[in-house]
Amino acid sequence: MKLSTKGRYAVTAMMDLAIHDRDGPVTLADISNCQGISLSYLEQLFARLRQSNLVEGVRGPGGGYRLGKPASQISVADIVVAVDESLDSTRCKGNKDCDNGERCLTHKLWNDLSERLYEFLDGITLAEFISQPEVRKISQRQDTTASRIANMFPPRSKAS
Amino acid sequence: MKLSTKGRYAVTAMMDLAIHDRDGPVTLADISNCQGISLSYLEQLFARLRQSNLVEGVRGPGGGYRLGKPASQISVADIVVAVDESLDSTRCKGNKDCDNGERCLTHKLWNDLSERLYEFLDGITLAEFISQPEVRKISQRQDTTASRIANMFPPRSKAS
DNA sequence: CTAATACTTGACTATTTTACTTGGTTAGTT
DNA sequence: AACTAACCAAGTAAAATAGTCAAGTATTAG
Repeated sequence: MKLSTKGRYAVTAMMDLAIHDRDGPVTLADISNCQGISLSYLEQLFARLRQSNLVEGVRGPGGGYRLGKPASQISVADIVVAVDESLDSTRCKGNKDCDNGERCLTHKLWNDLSERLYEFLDGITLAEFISQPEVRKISQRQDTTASRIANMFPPRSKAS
Repeated sequence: MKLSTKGRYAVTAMMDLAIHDRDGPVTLADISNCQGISLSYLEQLFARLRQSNLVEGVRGPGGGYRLGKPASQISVADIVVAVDESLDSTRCKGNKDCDNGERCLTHKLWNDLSERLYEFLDGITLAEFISQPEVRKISQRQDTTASRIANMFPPRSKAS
């Protein structure tokens, strides 16, 4: 189990998706603007999230990303593992009895701790966040970031 | 809140100290040998742990490091924070209302999560680990790593 | 069909962090 | 005095992070 800014980016981006889930797909450009993360970096992160079936891409105009499954079935641990991918956790790589028992002991203790941490994060789903009153308030009003940006670039048919 | 191999090194090293607390100070050379971490890297980590009063150094022959306070008063969160030091957590650096409310929302949600994680790790102390039966067994027998290595370098007064 | 949109992929770069190295100094023990 | 082990201060190689650039492909509006 590892936790870095990379994981944080992924989690907050997924929160964004969850919040706007019913407004249709969210473009990475939106998230990039709103959260100040570079577009191409988000693309890399979302490539992994897609491989883990946490999101699905919708192509073509009006496309973007949406959640791959219900928010209640996506845990924070899922997201972190998807982008960080390194949960080796000093599993005594190869040598099971590393240093006369002593070394493996601390490794075992760490593994226990790591497992508890995983279970903790696995118990927290995206659904928990979007059910908070402040979130409902924002996601219900029309003036979301997604729609605001959409209004900046109206369909050409009407503009020209 | 961040969690990397650096934090893992610090936590497992502190576990080692806690396990051998009653055998007197543990040298960094011991930990370096047992856990496969370079000596100087450990020195850097322990410099920080010392600044946070989590350990205290004992100089001279027979010296080493021991816990700075009872194991029951040292949490995993204490250790991670001491060595990782970066708990900025996107506190909307400067601009409190970053992007018309929208951006701050995900930041707030992340902060809530980060806080819950901190509290979780703060609730786990070193004392929990050394009270486990497997640990008691190892720390009670004479053949600990510390004593084994000590035997490799007996006091010169008797040797010569 | 055509063209715009927006995802997808891959390779490449700069920055930061990690982990380690080297070479010392200082305090305490024998 | 000699030895030990903590303490300190650069400096460095490797990896991860974060971002850029450029060329694709699928989809849909017109």
